[in-house]
Amino acid sequence: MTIYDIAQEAGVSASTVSRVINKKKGVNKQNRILVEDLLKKYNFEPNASARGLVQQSTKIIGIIMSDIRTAHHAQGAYFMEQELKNYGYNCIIINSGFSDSAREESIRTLFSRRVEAIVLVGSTFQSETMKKAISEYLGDLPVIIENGYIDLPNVYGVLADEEHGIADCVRLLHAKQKRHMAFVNRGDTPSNNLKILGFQNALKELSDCSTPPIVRLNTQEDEWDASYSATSGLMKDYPDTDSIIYATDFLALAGIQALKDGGYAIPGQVAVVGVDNSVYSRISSPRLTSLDNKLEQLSITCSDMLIKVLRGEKVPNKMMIFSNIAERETT
Amino acid sequence: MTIYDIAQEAGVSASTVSRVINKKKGVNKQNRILVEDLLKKYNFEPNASARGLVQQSTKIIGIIMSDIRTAHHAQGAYFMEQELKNYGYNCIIINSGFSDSAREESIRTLFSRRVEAIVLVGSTFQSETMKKAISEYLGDLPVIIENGYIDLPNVYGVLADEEHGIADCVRLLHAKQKRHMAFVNRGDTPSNNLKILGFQNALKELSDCSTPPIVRLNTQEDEWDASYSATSGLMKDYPDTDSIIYATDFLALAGIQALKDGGYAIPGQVAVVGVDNSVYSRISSPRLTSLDNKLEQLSITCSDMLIKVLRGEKVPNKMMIFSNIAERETT
DNA sequence: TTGTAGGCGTTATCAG
DNA sequence: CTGATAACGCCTACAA
Repeated sequence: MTIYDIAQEAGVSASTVSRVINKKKGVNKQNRILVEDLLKKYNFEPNASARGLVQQSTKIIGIIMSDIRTAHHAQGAYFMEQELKNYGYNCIIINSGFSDSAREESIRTLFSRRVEAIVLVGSTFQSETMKKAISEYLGDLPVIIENGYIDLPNVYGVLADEEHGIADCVRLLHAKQKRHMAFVNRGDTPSNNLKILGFQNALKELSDCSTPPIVRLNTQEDEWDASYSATSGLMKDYPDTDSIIYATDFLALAGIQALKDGGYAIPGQVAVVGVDNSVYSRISSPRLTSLDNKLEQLSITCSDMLIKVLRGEKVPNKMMIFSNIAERETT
Repeated sequence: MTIYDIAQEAGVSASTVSRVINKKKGVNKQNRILVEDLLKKYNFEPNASARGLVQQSTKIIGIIMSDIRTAHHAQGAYFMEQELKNYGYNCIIINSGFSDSAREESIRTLFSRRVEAIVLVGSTFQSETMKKAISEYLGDLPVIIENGYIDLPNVYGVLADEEHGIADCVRLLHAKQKRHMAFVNRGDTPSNNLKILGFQNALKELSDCSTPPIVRLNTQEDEWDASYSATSGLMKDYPDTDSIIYATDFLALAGIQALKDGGYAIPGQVAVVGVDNSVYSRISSPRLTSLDNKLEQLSITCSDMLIKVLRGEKVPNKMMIFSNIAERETT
């Protein structure tokens, strides 16, 4: 079924049908109603490919992330899609994993689809390879990075200030008289490295703290098990430890379990801080103090920026959302 | 950049370029190499809209779910996308929420995109409204429902056998000498109703059990809080209760917390069973016995079916994946 | 092996 | 207000 079929049955030309579909004026009432009735009768929907071809605009946005099963990636995709829908855009979502080649492939695929912008979700897209891929394959197509940034004119980044956020956590622990902190994280990502940096820098300012162990978990091992056993190991190797910051709430939950099983009082003997202010922080017992890195805010800001960019409005290439601490029972 | 631009620079016609792009034979080696070099030089990617138009095939699959932030929906989307990618398909994902109108709208949007199939994720799509929308708007476009089924020739459903799964849970509890069971769930979905049915039917066979309370939580209230307080209330109103089945692991986690806070021994005084065999069941303490409804298997089966349908192979309209119990420490 | 011509479904321009 | 007509970029007979 095409607009020609409708036109024929209505006894008008295809142009008239097109005008009715697009709600343009310059169609007499009789014809308009006649055509509208037929459109309804056949539940006609114009072919988006044809439209995209002639209008040079597909109204599609591409979203690439390593794995949508990760809660905050799903959240990013959700807000993106919800917002863009209001402007007539649909989203093609691709799970790229972490390999450079798969990511390049994804970018090419989306370019082939003639998407009007690409969103990269996660700090791991902040790499030289991606920079090269973007400038080579995408030209000046707008690219938005959630929690990352690449220095190119068509790339827009919204970052969580996790570095200073973690530094705040360190200061909080210090105020609670903790002097032997530790940091546990998993995966060599820009986001993690920033957290470690914030951790180390904040401690530099504090002269009365011990040199802290920084544990990086093996990404091969199960996340929960790794954090659990690393925490037990940590308490054995550094018995003075009186506080642990985990790079995510999930890791912290495993850590709390290990601490409870080891008979440590939380926060009396060992205080615990997580990151993400996720559902995990609420369901833990005791309830987990967590750095709220405003991931939801980040997603919303990204889609706002995207809309503006698509409209041709001027927006800054780089923005930062400040984190703050949601203090609960583990500190 | 179009195939004409490439053709011109290569001194050949557009058809030759098209042939090279599509790896068709009947192009002399010289020209093929010449064109391939230019394609690489410009990182040329053919316009998918134009291709879709002429070939009447967009290579796009539409996926509708209420909310991708729900872990098992994200999982469904993930496996779908991963598998379909291998066959050159991309996925447009739409979060429809639960309203009928939004779901109809999503279906129309995807039809307008001329997707080659639509996947509906979740039992809530199994409704009369959806049936009507599908036959009205989609004609004979293939529709796959994950954990649901609608009786139409072009609709394929893959179901989790949660009814018998829950019945098995009841029998497990009975074997553990539990005689006063309760069931807690949230939301009036086909999946939940099936679980309740399985619960009730299994108890009918068991003459020595008390008539069990079935608690349906208010969906307005926070999920965790609702389950927590409902569990406390349950133990107050039915002090005999010696076992509780929760419709999801998450609900069970909140329940376990309430039971622990209430001083009940698990599973000694009260046994607990969840559903989904999700990450929550592993991180709970004590570790949660959970009905594994094989959601991952379900997703994979759906995408397998989809691929076959797209290929024109014959597949059954309705399939069922059997659930089994992953027994841990709470029973 | 190659190129020309026509058409996929829609929109936009331009006469009438 | 209306209807030809020409794109949009690609593919595929068909002809050379």
